[in-house]
Amino acid sequence: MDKFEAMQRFVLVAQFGSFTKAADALGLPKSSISNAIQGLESELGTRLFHRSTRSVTLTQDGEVYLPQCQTLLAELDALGSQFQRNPNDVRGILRVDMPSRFAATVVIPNLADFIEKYPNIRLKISSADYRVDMIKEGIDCVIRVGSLDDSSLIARPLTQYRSLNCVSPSYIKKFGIPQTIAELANHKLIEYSPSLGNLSAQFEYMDNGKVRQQSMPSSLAVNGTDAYLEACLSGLGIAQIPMIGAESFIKKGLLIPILSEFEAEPMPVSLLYPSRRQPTKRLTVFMDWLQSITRTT
Amino acid sequence: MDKFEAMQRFVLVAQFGSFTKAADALGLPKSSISNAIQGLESELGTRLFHRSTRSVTLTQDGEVYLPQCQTLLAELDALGSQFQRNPNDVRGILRVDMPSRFAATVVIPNLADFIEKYPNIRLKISSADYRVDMIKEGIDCVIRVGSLDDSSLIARPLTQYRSLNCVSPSYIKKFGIPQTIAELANHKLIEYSPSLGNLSAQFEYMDNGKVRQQSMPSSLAVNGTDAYLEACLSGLGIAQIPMIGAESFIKKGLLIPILSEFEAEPMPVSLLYPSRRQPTKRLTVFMDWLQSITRTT
DNA sequence: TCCTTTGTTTGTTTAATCCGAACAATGTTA
DNA sequence: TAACATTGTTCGGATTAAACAAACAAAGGA
Repeated sequence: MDKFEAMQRFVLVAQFGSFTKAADALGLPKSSISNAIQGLESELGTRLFHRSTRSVTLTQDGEVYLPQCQTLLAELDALGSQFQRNPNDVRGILRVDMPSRFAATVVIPNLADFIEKYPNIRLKISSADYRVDMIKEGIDCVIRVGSLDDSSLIARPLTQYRSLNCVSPSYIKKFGIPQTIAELANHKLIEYSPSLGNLSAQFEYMDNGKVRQQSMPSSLAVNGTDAYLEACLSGLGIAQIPMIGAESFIKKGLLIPILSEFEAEPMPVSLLYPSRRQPTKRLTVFMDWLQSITRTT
Repeated sequence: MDKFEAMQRFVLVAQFGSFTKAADALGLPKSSISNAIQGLESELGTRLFHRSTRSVTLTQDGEVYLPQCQTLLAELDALGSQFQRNPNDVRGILRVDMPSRFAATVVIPNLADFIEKYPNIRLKISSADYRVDMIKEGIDCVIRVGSLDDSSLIARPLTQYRSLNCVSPSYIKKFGIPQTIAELANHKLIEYSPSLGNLSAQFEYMDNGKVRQQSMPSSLAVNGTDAYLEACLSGLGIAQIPMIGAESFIKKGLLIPILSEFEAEPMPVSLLYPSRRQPTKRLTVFMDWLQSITRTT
């Protein structure tokens, strides 16, 4: 039994939770899958799946074995691809997760270059946007905006997002335009916090390179970028919106930048990938390309 | 072609520097080896060996690929052996390097237990004693006496060697027995230094838990344990010899311990193994067993 | 220059995998 | 409760790939 293929099949079965679906995905008869798993199990001397005809779940050992298999397979993949020096040789599926707006404004417009240079890479861009389990989902790298906390990943800084303080025309009609930080006490902030636990609303701004925060009134807190933007458009308060998301609205006059001398600290945009000994060749060329296009814009 | 097997063959050919020898070692025809290597090469898209009928050497790429293969295979091995819960299931070859004296006095006398409990482990003890390249030689773990410096390895403290200050009867006849540190100025030290670079001879001793060194005359420096012992037996000076090596001679009256209140700092005995994500099951049980026997003695 | 050794090639044998279909087991539904 | 549909396993025939042995070619040593 080919161990490598057996492991691959095991991972697939675990992901699908079904022998039949894994067999279909590989275009093999169910028996091949069944034999492969049995081969693995007898070799390991333990059972990997609880199989009851209606559901296939991992045993305790299987649960341990799955991620190990995945990292080993990924490493093998990386080893096999490292000598592909001709761009045409670089092939395989590359799964990347990034904020949808980043994809639409930065990546997609420049993508023609990349797929021309590496025609045999099949790129799959998803925008689950939130913490996805990279190993479990088989994601090769993710792009994240804001500060980082997941330490099991290697981070590369890509670029920064300037944030603008924005309000809608309807807001100005009601409350006017604040000109100083002091005046913010008479205004409303739309609060953005990924985790809704924070207590007081803070207006963040840079003062000679230092980050400062000013407490101010707020009647709304949201935890999604879309809701944040929409709330600002509806005149519910001041929002500190990344330029990349705001500029089209500013052009149309739907948002008005204010307090331009008190911009918030730029948000870092980072590229994260699992800390393996070696990343795949296709991953390294993609990350290098990403850095090249973010450097120039 | 089974990738793992191909890699294994590649490693073997690289180690032997010969297709024929690798084939013999595996009991396979040369053609199988040849095909496996060719398969690997075509898959990687690069050449792994410079083959001229008289000699087989790694190409630059092969040089890169070899250690990667070795670690990957070791990891695969570890994955495959992790569920072997019954001692009888733990099998495979285990290569250990340790000082010959340690093997003879500590390990071998207790080994019966171990091979009875794990009858399917084939233990290979070598005493190359000096820095061997563990990965290259395929050594699973090594035992070393003294301070450590190789940082790529994980170290486990095992035990400590008490050192005794010894001289031979013939030495006593000539020089007498020193009773204080001060008197050492009128005596001779046999200098032991693994690297013969040190300048002045130092008598090392513990003073209320602190390590102190006393310069003293010396007319001989050696860098091997056997030579060190032999020099002391011949009455050439004072030697600070690990108890384990000295006690048989002391019993026979060939060595006399002196200055027993000024023993040198005990030398740590450590167990070193490569830092892989997971050690093999057989390695973990062996290391655990080693710790258990050194704790009790 | 001849000879021995070594890696590659070739054709044949052998073993393993693949495949489709029949089978058994289990959760669902009528 | 019983018939049904779906899923994992088993089995025999077809196919493919690896193992093997021998012949071949190339390169260093005598």
